[in-house]
Amino acid sequence: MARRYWLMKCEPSAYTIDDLARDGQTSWEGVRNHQARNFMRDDMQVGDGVLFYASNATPSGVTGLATIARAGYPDHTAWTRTHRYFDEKTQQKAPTWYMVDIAFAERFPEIVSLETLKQTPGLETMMVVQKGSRLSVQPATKAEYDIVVRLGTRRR
DNA sequence: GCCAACGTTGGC
DNA sequence: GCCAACGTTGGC
Repeated sequence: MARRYWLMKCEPSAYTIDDLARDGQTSWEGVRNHQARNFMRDDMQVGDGVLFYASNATPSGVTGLATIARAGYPDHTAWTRTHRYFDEKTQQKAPTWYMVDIAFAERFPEIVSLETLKQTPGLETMMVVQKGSRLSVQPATKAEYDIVVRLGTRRR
C-alpha cells in the first residue's frame, strides 16, 4: 500500500504541535464521528503522512507534520464511564470507536493559515478549504500534502 | 461570543 | 422514513 496522507484537526486548547514535539508521540482518542472513525480504523497505515491542523485558533491552519505511528485500534476511553469521551452504547466485543497513534515529524516555523490554503493554487479541492468542512480527520492527496509542506517549510 | 453548517436524536 | 429540535464544530 502506497503511503497515504491525512489532515487531522485539533483545537490548541486541547493539544498543539508543540505538545507533540515534547511528547514525541501521542494517541488520538476521542473521535466520535463515523466517517473520521472509518479513516482511522480502515485506511491509516504506519508511516502515512499527517498534516497537523489547529482549529478554532487565531489563525487556524496547519502547524506542522506528523506520521501515523500505530494503525487503528479500539478507543478505550469510550468504555471508561468517568471519561469525557465515554459512550454508553459501545460494547467491548464490537468496538464502535477507534484511534491511532501519531508521531512528531516537524514543526513549521510559521503556521500555514487556512487563508493561505484557500489562496494557494492546487488546493482548490482540498477538503479543509471547502465551506462547512467539519470532519476532524480528512484524507489529503499527495499533491496537496506536498504543496502544504512546501508552504510550511519555505525559506523566506 | 456569534452563528452557519452539519450531525444526531427522537416523536410520529 | 421524515423532519424538527437540539447539540457540536469551527471560522470569524
